Amino acid sequence: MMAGKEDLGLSLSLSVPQIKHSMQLNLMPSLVNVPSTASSSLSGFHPQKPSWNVTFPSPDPNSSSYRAETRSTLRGIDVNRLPSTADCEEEAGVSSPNSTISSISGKRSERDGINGEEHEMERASSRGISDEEDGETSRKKLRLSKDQAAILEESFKEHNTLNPKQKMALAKQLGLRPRQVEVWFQNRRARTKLKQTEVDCEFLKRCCENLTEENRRLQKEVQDLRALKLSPQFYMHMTPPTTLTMCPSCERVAAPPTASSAVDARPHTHIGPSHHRPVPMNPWAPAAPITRGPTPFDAIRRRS
DNA sequence: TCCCTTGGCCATATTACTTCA
DNA sequence: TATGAAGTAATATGGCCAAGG
Repeated sequence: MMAGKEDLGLSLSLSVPQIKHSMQLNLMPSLVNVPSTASSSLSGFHPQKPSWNVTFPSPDPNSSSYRAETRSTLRGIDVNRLPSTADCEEEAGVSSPNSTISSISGKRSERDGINGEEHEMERASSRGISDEEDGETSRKKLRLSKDQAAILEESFKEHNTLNPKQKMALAKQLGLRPRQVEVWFQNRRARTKLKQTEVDCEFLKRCCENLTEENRRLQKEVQDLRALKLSPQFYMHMTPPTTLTMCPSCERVAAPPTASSAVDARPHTHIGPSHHRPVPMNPWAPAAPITRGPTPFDAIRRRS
């Protein structure tokens, strides 16, 4: 196997300011900055400027990845041959057939202009094998060497996207085609995002569990308080509720002049048809959201 | 200035292949 | 030895953006 999850040694993090979670994860701003695209993950990566905080270590000589690579080399199949003549063209800054294919792949009309033969030749050349070696239409997968992977990882740590110059330089350094470097970075970003999504998912699952538990607890508390409220002795200690009125149009609470409550008692007038007659509010009514004056909860707090 | 085309890059999904348990 | 799972290089597709006509 190339590299297991352990081998990757992912150091993913969730980072949300103000949130300390028992998972010891730094939740990313994902919970705040939810991307608009449906396909985007919870992680809130910006489509163009993602925040990468995942680090992949260089391959460990003891890892399966390294072993696999070594085996592949020992078999005499060096998939990482130096670029051919055509590749040199590319390194000189000429867009490679491969790159061209890639670039226009999204442009249907242009794609249609490429004949299959050419395309297949290009594919064969991209594999670094001759036509004789190229059996049928199968595509041989190349394994990057340990050194190549390490260098790519290092480069990825510095910048998770490449500009054309960087791509060229890296390709030259690694003896790969720029297209391969480009693909590697694309896949690397995808892997990182996938891992980040998994971490986010796990975090949110825990958040959900915590909130469910909290909700259960609060509901129990409400039940207890309701039971208290119904007990007659409880009312003996209560002061009568203040009569409040609320403007339905702006939902501001207006207290009577005698009220000593903290609600806004400034003159409250509206001009125009949108202003309606203030509606008296019963602070004891369960549906009244804006009430102030002594509530059973205040009494409980005072006593405790 | 607006519109259209083109080219490049990217994300994402999928395929094809490799390796290991 | 066969096989399924996992990892990953490569491909396909479509969106976004900038440059240029």
